[in-house]
Amino acid sequence: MKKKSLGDLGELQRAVIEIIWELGRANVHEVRERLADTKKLAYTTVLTTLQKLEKAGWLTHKAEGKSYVYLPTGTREQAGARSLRKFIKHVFDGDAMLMFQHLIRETSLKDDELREIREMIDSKRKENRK
Amino acid sequence: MKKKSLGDLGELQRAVIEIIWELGRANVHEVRERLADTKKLAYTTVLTTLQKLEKAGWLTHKAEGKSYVYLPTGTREQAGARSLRKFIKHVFDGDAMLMFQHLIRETSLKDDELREIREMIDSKRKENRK
DNA sequence: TACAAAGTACTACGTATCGTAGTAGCTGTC
DNA sequence: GACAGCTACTACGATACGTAGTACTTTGTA
Repeated sequence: MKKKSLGDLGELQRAVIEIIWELGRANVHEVRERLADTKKLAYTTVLTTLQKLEKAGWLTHKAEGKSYVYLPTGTREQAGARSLRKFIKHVFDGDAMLMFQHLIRETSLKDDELREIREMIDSKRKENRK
Repeated sequence: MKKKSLGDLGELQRAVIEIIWELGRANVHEVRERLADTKKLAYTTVLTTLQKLEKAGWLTHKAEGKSYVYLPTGTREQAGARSLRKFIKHVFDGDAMLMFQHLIRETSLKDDELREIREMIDSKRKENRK
């Protein structure tokens, strides 16, 4: 079962996985409370969502006390990276350079940010060389 | 009606819009022929797909001769940029710098590519300054 | 020990969208 | 006036999402 990328998740599912990543671990109630700011959902709605995310491979659960605690199967970083790869593949035809061009041209980055990116590049180059 | 981003389109719809971008303009037959390499589809299937894309804002048509010619409403570039913005927003929480980090760290770019990016950055900085 | 509370599993339903395509209707040509 | 080529409209199965109810299980407590 191929894993979807982050952007493919629905609104609620994305919100929920984000909460899990943020908290590191959470049970249904905790997730539900976090969501409560924006929407009041039935306990079972949140549960079902967690279960769907688990089925889709984003989460696991383990028993703890009398209920389940849900844990992410990967880090937010990893998910981001996976999404990024898929995104580049589909939108930029696999060409990362093309993406850089776009990024640099079209995002309005400040000078110090640009400098920072330059530094990232330099250290990457150094690393490549050794 | 908010426009979807490229990555949200289904397989066929994406293939079709790509063809339209590539050709600049095309009627049903031309699209159908292009697709024929991979899948043989009914004429009406292709037509319907075009119509759906039009309804979603990706295409327009105009009468030409006795049939319609479909034209993209925007460039592939624009669509890419829009997708990119949305992607950054959702996956990297709007933080383009974060995205750069990922990109640089996780895509295996060769030294000359890195150098090229550096140059893009430099010229962007220069441009910013004036 | 038997019940109540809490929690989970299973099922369902409305809505939306995809891919796929058939059929009906219009228009121009021989 | 019949036929060929096109488009418009409609449909249908599959899938996924959000949402939630109901049924079943477990466990603490009276």
